[in-house]
Amino acid sequence: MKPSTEPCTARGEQRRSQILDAATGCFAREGFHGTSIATISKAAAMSTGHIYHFFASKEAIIAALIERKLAQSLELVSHFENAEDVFQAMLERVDQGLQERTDPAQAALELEILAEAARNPRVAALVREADAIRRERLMGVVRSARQNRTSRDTGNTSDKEDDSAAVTEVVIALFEGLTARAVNNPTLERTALAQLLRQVLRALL
Amino acid sequence: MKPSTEPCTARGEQRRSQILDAATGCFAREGFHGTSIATISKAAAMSTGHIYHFFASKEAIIAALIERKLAQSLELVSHFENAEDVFQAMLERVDQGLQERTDPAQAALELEILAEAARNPRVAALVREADAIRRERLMGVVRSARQNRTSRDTGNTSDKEDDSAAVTEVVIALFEGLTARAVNNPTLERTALAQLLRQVLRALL
DNA sequence: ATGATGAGATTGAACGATCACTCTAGACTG
DNA sequence: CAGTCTAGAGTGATCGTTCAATCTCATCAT
Repeated sequence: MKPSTEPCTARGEQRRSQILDAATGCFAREGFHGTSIATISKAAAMSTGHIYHFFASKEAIIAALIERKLAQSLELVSHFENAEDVFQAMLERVDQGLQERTDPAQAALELEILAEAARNPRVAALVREADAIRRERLMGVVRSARQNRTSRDTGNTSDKEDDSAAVTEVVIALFEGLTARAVNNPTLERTALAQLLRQVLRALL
Repeated sequence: MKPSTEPCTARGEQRRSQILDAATGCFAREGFHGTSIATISKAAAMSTGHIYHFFASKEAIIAALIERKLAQSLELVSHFENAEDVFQAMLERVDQGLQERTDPAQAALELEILAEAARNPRVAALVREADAIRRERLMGVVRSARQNRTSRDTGNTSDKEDDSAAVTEVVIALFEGLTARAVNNPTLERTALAQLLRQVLRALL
């Protein structure tokens, strides 16, 4: 049932967050299909039946969790959009991005979401809609970074065809690939990698 | 018909392949945990019980399938190792690599394996061992490509510290990231992307 | 040639466990 | 006391796995 009254919403929203927080850990540890409602309810310190007062189904929990995570991922883009020197801001975020993407729990959840999106049309629609927005805005960031860079060097900002879309794709692919690397290579040398990532950004932008 | 000298091994190996082939499609479509033995048995055109004569458990099927896929992925490295002009060979494989990595079924299975590796220690051990080998050999390829490139331009092959390990990581991350991009962005512009990927390789090597 | 034989190939019903989900009844609050 | 929150046993379905029964067919004695 949908809680529609006002006081219900406040407490309800807190309970929803409580469930999503618990589910995040469970899903990262055991996957969407490996995690039972009983496991989530135990982690959230409530009964199985109670969970169904806030989410219609297990898939609704997964969808809400994914939506929350996707919304958070847009904050990074906002940070770049609001930065004074966009290019410099991107260079400075490399370390943090590398750290986050190679965190085992975050990497596991990210891969779980992608794997689910690859086979579940509803999840696919979610992540693709969010990606389209993020991609569009990130392309704007890339374009502005490049304009700043080229105008600083040559004073010429407009030339030939614009491959900013492809550059954006490559940058995203590079960082999303780090998630895969974290799983495949736990001995990853982060310092040297971060340095090289910045070098690639300088070459691309 | 097959000679009866070793009917057990020959026929058994064929049946194993038959099961693995069927399972590959099922797993890509519904995931490891979303696929039942009944589904696999139907796809492989045999009974559920019969499958257990060739694999001890469902996890054994998953492990065998992953091992087979990992072994196949080493063929690409061999191709580079045997190439006359390593750098040129890498450039020429960009298109095929992009095509393979953005194939929906292959991408789904790849992500499924990574997600499973992120939470299942046995699968993690499999993929990490394979990755260590592939990484080591690919680093040799990268090093030889770079030596050829620098010696061709300047005649100087040895200088400063070697970041070939980091370059190898970045190259792998870039292509593994394409798998994620294929899921996130079905409208991916492959032509422009391939061109830019080659440009990145030229900058890195 | 042929029927008997038996070992491996193959089946699918059966089983216990576990799952997502429901429902009824008790606890709490204002 | 009225209405909401909460609990946890119950339900039917499905899962991985097992196993006893059946089928297939190369081999060999006749």
